Amino acid sequence: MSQRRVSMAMVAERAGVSGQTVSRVANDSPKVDPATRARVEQAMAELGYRPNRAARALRTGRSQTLGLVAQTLATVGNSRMLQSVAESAASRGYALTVVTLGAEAAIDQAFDRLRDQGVDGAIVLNEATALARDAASAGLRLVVIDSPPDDRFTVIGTDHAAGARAATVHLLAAGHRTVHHLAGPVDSFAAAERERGWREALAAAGVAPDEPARGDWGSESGYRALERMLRTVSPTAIFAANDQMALGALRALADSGRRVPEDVAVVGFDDVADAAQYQPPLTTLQQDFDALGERAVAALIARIEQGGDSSASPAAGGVLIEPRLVRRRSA
Amino acid sequence: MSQRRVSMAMVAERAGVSGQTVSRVANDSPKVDPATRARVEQAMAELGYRPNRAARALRTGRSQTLGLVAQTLATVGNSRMLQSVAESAASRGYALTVVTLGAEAAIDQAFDRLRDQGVDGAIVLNEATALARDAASAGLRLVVIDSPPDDRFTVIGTDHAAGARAATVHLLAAGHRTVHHLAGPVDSFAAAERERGWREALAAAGVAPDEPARGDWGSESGYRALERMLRTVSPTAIFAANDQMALGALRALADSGRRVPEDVAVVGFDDVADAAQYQPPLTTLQQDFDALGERAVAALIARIEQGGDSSASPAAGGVLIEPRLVRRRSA
DNA sequence: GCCGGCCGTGGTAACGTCAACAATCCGGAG
DNA sequence: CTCCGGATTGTTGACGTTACCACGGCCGGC
Repeated sequence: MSQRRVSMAMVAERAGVSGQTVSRVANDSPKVDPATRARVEQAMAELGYRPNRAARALRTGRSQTLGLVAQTLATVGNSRMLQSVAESAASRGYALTVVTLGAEAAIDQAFDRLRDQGVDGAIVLNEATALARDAASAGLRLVVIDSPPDDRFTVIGTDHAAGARAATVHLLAAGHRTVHHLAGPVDSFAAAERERGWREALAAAGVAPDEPARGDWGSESGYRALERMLRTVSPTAIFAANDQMALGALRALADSGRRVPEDVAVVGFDDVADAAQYQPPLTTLQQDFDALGERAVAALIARIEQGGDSSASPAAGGVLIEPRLVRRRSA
Repeated sequence: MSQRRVSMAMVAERAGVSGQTVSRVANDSPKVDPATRARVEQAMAELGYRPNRAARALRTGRSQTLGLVAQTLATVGNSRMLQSVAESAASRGYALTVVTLGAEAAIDQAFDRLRDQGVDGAIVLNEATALARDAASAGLRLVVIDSPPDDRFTVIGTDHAAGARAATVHLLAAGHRTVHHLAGPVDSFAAAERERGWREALAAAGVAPDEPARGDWGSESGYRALERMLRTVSPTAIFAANDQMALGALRALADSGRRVPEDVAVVGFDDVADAAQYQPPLTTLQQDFDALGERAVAALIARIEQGGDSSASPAAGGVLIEPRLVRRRSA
């Protein structure tokens, strides 16, 4: 097996052409004679040539690498987004490097790191919106998932409000007088949108909403929030801001002796893989993570390859994808 | 704001030294006068200098980048590993690029891609063990998580068998005559180890195991596997190979009118975030993903920085981390 | 007081690639 | 027959960094 890495020069020598011609073949430039191209390609294959990305990046200033920034990757939604982003990027010939915001102090470092690594652009997952602003003005090409619109970057996301309206309408249509909301954390854009959709649907039906109980997305917070809610009211329909909180809610309802859906109907949001195995199986809103990732990558690459400065066509390609109501037993 | 990227030459000029000295400061070589160093550092700060990774990689042959290979990242275990690996790598100054094996055909391409991107080494998550062999012999420095020992790469993992024994012993100690197993897929090393531990514990207690029911890790497969099991036997104690299958099992038991833990005790494996909100809260084995990721990164970097050929100290640093039994209501 | 050696520093080249330009070859037009 | 233009191919740097070697100055030892 060959000891050293194969460079263009070696391929060139073997094929009896200049390095430049090898370069042209590697980047399939049209200006190469078919016969020559064939010879070069054979030499590449024989030697097992692989272009050196570092050299290419140095020369062109493009690393063919995308960054993904997230507070954490260990949540259901983020990891599914990541999966989809990774595949989309790979299929377009881009590498993907991930940066998490672990410690709070590291937040401003995150984008620095990204730039050091020479990514051509980055995708930011929801919760980091605030700093995306700084980064964008610092000249990094960005696509942000689930963010309020901002002309410094492209925004892609789920239409959370529409989903929340669908959930609420579904419950009202089933005959419930009102719908109680188990909301997500206040600093989350997605949570705010879902809450807004719920309020809008209630308003449209002419009913005044109770103040929502609030959790932090985690299932345990859902349990506790519902416990609190049950101390003051006796809901017949609950719209939880995500499936995990809904799971906690289901347990709290069971603990209080209520049956779902006979006594209380529950709708979640996300359609996590396990939602169909909850007790009872959870009616929920399915987000199309694959489409989101695909769109985000496409938008980012378009922005990169269109070249130009990042302020050229700022919010181009922003899209909201509507979630789909999946009916199961819980409502 | 400065238009172009700041290079060493600019810093050198501003500090009145040669580029070489700037390089020494950037890599904090000891051979530089404190006063000079201070001047250079100030110049760096004023100009906002950031070393160019591509150039460095080209020159040194090291990219300060690690790869992570996984079949998918959208599972609970893998995403938690990823999170931990990402943070460990970042804290040691390495970037992390992820490669998923999406399509089957892409399997052999995955490692090629990794090498193209010039990673210094890679961490492989369990299910991809088979190809790790090829990659390792192809000269890539590897750490594999949850794999049978192999002298071509370092192996780090959870001691699945020990966890399974603990679960089984726990159930036997509670007075159950035998323990039924809800096993994972046959091609998974972790699943095989968990099954082995279960068999060993039963053997030690002198009871002959029933053939395990088998699922694919998913909660729905757990539901169906348990349904099948209930057609032939009436278990009093079940050890499920992971929490998600346990979730499906809980629902199947509820559907069949059995109470947990009164009629049937259930133990899972993983301690996913939601396990405490299952009905009833699930007794399970907690894997220390953070420790795994940390160790894996440490082992890989050690191997990289020790330099030398990859066959030098092959299986160095392999570690098994024992999971911890978390007792909740289900058993 | 001379010499060997260490310390801090600078100069030069090279890593592998690609952009710009120069060179060559061909056929066909004038 | 010469000249022109298009199509292919080659030559020459440069991207930003670091490895290697060389240089001047200072120290202590003889």
